[in-house]
Amino acid sequence: MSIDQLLKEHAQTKSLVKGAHAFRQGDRDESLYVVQTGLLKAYYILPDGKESIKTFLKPGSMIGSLSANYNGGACTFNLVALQDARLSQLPFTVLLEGARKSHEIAREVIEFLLALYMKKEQREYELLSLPAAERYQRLCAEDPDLIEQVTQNDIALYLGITPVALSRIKKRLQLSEDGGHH
Amino acid sequence: MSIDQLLKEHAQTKSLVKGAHAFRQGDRDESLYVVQTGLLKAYYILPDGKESIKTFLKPGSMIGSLSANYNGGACTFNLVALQDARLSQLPFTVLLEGARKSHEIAREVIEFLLALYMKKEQREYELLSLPAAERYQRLCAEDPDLIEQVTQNDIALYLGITPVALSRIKKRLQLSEDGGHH
DNA sequence: AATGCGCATTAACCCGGGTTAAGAGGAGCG
DNA sequence: CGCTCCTCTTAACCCGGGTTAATGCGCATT
Repeated sequence: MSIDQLLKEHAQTKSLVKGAHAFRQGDRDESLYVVQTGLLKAYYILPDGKESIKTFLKPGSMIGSLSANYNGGACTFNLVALQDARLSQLPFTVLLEGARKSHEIAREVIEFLLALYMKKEQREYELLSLPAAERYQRLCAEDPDLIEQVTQNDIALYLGITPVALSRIKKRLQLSEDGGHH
Repeated sequence: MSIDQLLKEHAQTKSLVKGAHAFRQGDRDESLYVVQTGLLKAYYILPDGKESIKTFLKPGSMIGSLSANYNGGACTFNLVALQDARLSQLPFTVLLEGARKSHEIAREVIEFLLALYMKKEQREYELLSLPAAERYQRLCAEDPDLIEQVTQNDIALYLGITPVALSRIKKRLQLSEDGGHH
């Protein structure tokens, strides 16, 4: 028994048109989503009304508000489609029950959480130690498609800066490229 | 079978005097540590030689370099005692084997990873959205003892700023306190 | 008492990013 | 065609934090 099988047997399909939300901050959506097609972003609305982007999601990504489950709270972020998207939706209860019954699923869940944690740790490291310009360059290097598909506004919010600042950074980078080679 | 029992049966005790390291960046230490007594910090040395503090550890905390295990890599950070400390050391292999055999342990591991992930997510949120002054105030509110026991230098490195900046922030805060009440 | 060391404070200067606002280029639509 | 909306760019100004360096202070050592 694996997570894939669980999905095949118990997941519902959820289709979203561009701009539609899967769930919003404050909702009590207790499901795991797996992206089949499309592109989405998970984002916070901060107390001061500003937006901060947690992550982008491409086909194959899984997401769900863990805190909505772990301690019975509400979703802490929003999930919206940047392009038409199709998701598989699986109640967390089904997943956790699966983990109780199957070692394989438990192992997969542990694996998944480990990977998730390490990605977050990597991001924390970058936020603490790298200037915005370098964070941008790394993002470009590691996921060039994303830069194409997402507005500069959203890239900036993901990097933790404003679109204006990102525009300046891009200019500086291309200047030092042009002037740099001798 | 629980993690506590595993520890009782298989863990070794490791004692550290103030300033001694449990492991260092680059080591291949594949153990889980549980703090019994003392105070420790986990920190990175950045490429430019600067230090960045990942977390402080008080009795009851667990830690270990997940990436040293998850993908057979080396430790990505250092663990050092800020005060004399006593740790329980358990090989990860024992823990993972335990999780394979016991649902209870698997559940505890999942629980632990979930909690770990949510703490990181919280920190990411704060790094992205809060100014340094507010991050400091939150830290003071949520863990006042820590502020007492740790040098201002380390507090600053944990907050992602320099000790100089933290000193300025403290001054500003106490000014706005004194001037603030009317 | 004198020396040295680590830690905290303060000041002066610089720079990156935030803020606001203006303008430029496309894309869609009447 | 002109209009609007959206995205990106650029400029001007401000401010927080980094950097460096000087100073002060407690504490340990001798």
